[in-house]
Amino acid sequence: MGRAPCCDKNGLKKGPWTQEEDQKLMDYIQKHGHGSWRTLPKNAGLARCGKSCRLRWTNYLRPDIKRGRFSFEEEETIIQLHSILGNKWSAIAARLPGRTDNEIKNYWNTHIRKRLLRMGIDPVTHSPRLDLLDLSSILGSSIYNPTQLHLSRLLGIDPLVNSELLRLASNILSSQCNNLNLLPQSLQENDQFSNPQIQNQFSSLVQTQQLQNPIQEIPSCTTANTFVSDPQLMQANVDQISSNPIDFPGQNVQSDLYQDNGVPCSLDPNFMPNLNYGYFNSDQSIVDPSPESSDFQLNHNQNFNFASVLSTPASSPMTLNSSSTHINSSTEDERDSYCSNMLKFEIPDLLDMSDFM
DNA sequence: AAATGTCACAACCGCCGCCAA
DNA sequence: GTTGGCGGCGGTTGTGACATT
Repeated sequence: MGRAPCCDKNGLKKGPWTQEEDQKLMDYIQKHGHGSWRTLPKNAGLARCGKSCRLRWTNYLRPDIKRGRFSFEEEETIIQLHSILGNKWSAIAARLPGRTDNEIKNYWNTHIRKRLLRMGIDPVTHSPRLDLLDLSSILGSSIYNPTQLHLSRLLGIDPLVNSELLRLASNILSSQCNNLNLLPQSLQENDQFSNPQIQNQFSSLVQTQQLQNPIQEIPSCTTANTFVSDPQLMQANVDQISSNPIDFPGQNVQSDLYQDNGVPCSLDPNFMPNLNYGYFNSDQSIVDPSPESSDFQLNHNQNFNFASVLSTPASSPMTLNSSSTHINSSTEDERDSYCSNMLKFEIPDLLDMSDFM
C-alpha cells in the first residue's frame, strides 16, 4: 500500500514564500512553537504543506541562522567534515553553528565541489582523481614531446594536473598504506618515471618521509585513497559522529569515550583521514595558505585543527572566527590558490616541484 | 540593447527511520 | 510483527540574477 502524502496537496500553495506568509509563520511559531508541522499550516492560517513550513522555518526564518558568506574556516571545516562524513549535510551543519544543511549542501555543490574538481580532486573521496591520473598517463607521452598534440590541454586539464606529479602524489598516498621501503624499488621498475631527476628526488622524498614518520603504516589500507578507504570504518566514523552531532569532546560526555586529542576513542587515529592538506604544520598550527596575499591572513594563534573541528559543539559559543575573511570576498583565483595550498601533500622543500611543472 | 548562457540558492520531491497504535 | 503517521534527510529542480556574446 502506498504511503499517504504528507498533506493534502489540493489547494496548497507552492513556490516562493511571500513576506506575508513568512510573517504568519514566524508569528505563529514565536507564540506557539512549531508543534506538529502537519497541523501548523492550518493553525497559522497558511495554505502550505507542513513540510514546506518546516523547510521555510529551518532553512530561512529561524532566528539563529547565520546568513552571509562562508568564512575560510567554515569552508575548511566543511571540506574536512565532508571527507569523513560524506554527504551527511545535517551532520556537517551540526558542526557549523548558524548554518543549515541546505545552505551547506548548496555551497558545496556550487562552490567547493567545482573547485575541487577543477583542481583534479575527487570531491567524493577527497583524493586525486584516479580517472585523471589514468587519463593523464595516457596523455603523458605528449608532455615531453611538444610536437605531439596536447590533448590534455584541449581537454582543459593541463593547468590542473601534471601526469607525473599526480602519479607521484598517488604513490605517495599509497605508499603510506603499503611499505615505504619498496617504493624506490618500484619506482625504478616503473618506467613511467623515466625522468631520472624525478626518481632521485622521489627517493629523497621517501627517505625524508621515513625519517619524519618512522612508523607510518596504516593497516588495511589498500588503495591510493588514504583518506577513507575502508567502508566499514568509514561507516563507523560516520555513525560515531552522526550519532553525536552535538555531544563532542569537551561536553557532557563520558571522558573515556575520547582521547586527549579530542578524537573519539572508537576512531582509530590511524584511520583518521589525512585531513592535513598541507594546510597545517605538524604541530597543528596553521600554515598561512598565501603569505603574499593580505586577503588570506589567518589568525595563526588559532589552534584550528581537526580535533577542534570535531569538538566545536553547535550549541557552544562560536570557535570559528566570524569576523574572519570571507571566501567570497576574494577572487576566484585567490580561492583556487587557497585550495591549492590545501592540496599540498606534505612534500618537503628538497623536492623541487618546479621540475614537474 | 537583446539574446543566450551560467550561477546561486530557495524550494520541492521522494525516500528512510523512528515510533506509536 | 505490522501498519501508518511524522519528521528528517539528501538529491534534484525551478527560477531569478548576473555575465557574456
